[in-house]
Formats: sequence, C-alpha cells, structure tokens
Amino acid sequence: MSGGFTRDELAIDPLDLAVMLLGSELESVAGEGPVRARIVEVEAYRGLDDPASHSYRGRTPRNDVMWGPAGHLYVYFVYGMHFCANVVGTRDGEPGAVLLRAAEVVEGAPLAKARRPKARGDGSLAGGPAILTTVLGLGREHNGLDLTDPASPVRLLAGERVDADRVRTGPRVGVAAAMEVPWRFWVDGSPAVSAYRRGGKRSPR
DNA sequence: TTTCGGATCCCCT
DNA sequence: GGGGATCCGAAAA
Repeated sequence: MSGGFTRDELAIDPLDLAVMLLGSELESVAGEGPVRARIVEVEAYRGLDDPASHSYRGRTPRNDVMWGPAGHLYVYFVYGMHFCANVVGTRDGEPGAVLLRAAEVVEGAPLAKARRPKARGDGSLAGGPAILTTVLGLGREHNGLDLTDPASPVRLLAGERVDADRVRTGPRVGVAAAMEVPWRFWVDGSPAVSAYRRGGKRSPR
C-alpha cells in the first residue's frame, strides 16, 4: 500500500476521509519542490447543514470544488493573507472536504524553511493550515488540482498507517459554529499539532 | 456598490 | 495571553 490513492478510495464521507488522511503524505513540486509532508491533523467539513462549512450557503464559484469529484484540492484564501488546503471528499453527491491543519515535513525541509523566513525552528513542522500551504508552496493556482493524477504537481500519497489508538478527536479549531461536533482528528503526540483554540470572538462567558 | 466577518499567524507584553 | 495586519467573498440594499 504505497503510491497514490485512487479517486474511488477518496469518494467517501469526509468524516471517514479525515481519519484516512492521517498519516498519508502530501507531495508538492510546485515552484522549486519537492516538499513532502505527513499529515497529522485534519478537520472535516460537510454538507449543506454544517454552518461552519463553506458549502453551507450553497454552491458558489469559490467553493465549487467542494461538490466533487473527490480527491481534488480545494484551496481558499482567508483573512486577507493566508491560504488553506482541503482534500475534497463527497458522500452521495453532498459537498464536503477535509481541511489539512498540520503536517510533518519528511522531504524538502530546507526549502520548507526557506519559504518561512520569519519562522523559528528547522522547517520540519507545518503546524497550522496556513503554514502548511506556505511550506508546500500552495496557492490559488492550485485550486481544483486532481491529487490522484500522477501528473499533478500536488499529489496525495498513502503513507504509513496510523494506529487507531493514536487517533484523537475533538472540536474544530477557531470555529464558532457546531462546537459540539468533534470533527477534528489528529495523531496523538505529534509536535506539529496545533494547540486548541475555541471559535468565536474572545472567550464568551 | 457597500458592508462586514472570517476554517489565521506573528510579535509583543 | 492579547491584538494587529490585511483582503476577499457573499449578502444586503
């Protein structure tokens, strides 16, 4: 079980896809690549009834990719300065995607570090969704890429399986809506996993 | 056309 | 532990 995924393997409920993606690797040859990173933290966004999902308000040119096909890359711009990357997963034609939150760089660390001149550390960690896209050199131009296509500059590779007892779940980070839904998944013990911050403005109370 | 809020990161205290 | 940077997408009017 190595190499790339097939589209059928990824055309599943984003909740299942989220778990499957833990331990898999994203490789990018964008720019001067390659940089390859092992995914250790993800969040699922799914359907028309999830207020935190971009798909909640219906299909728009921006979120069009979320409607499938599965296995494509959904990149969006946030906060006027950051990009975040998702893997599209669909169930019964519902829109859905898995946000890639954190990863460990396993190849191309020097380039990864060079892409983050202000950061401390050795460039082997990508702890945060916007850091992950920076390290891999991902941007708007990569939106909609087929991650299962061997010719694609960004590909998803099956990595080492993560033991089920090392998978943790909890509420999504920075999301005010649907906090009761534990749709965040991460690999216990990875130094790249971000510290939890609750959603919404400041701490209500 | 205008308004407003957001799946964030980094530096400073 | 808190606030500023900085700009796009969607909704309202």
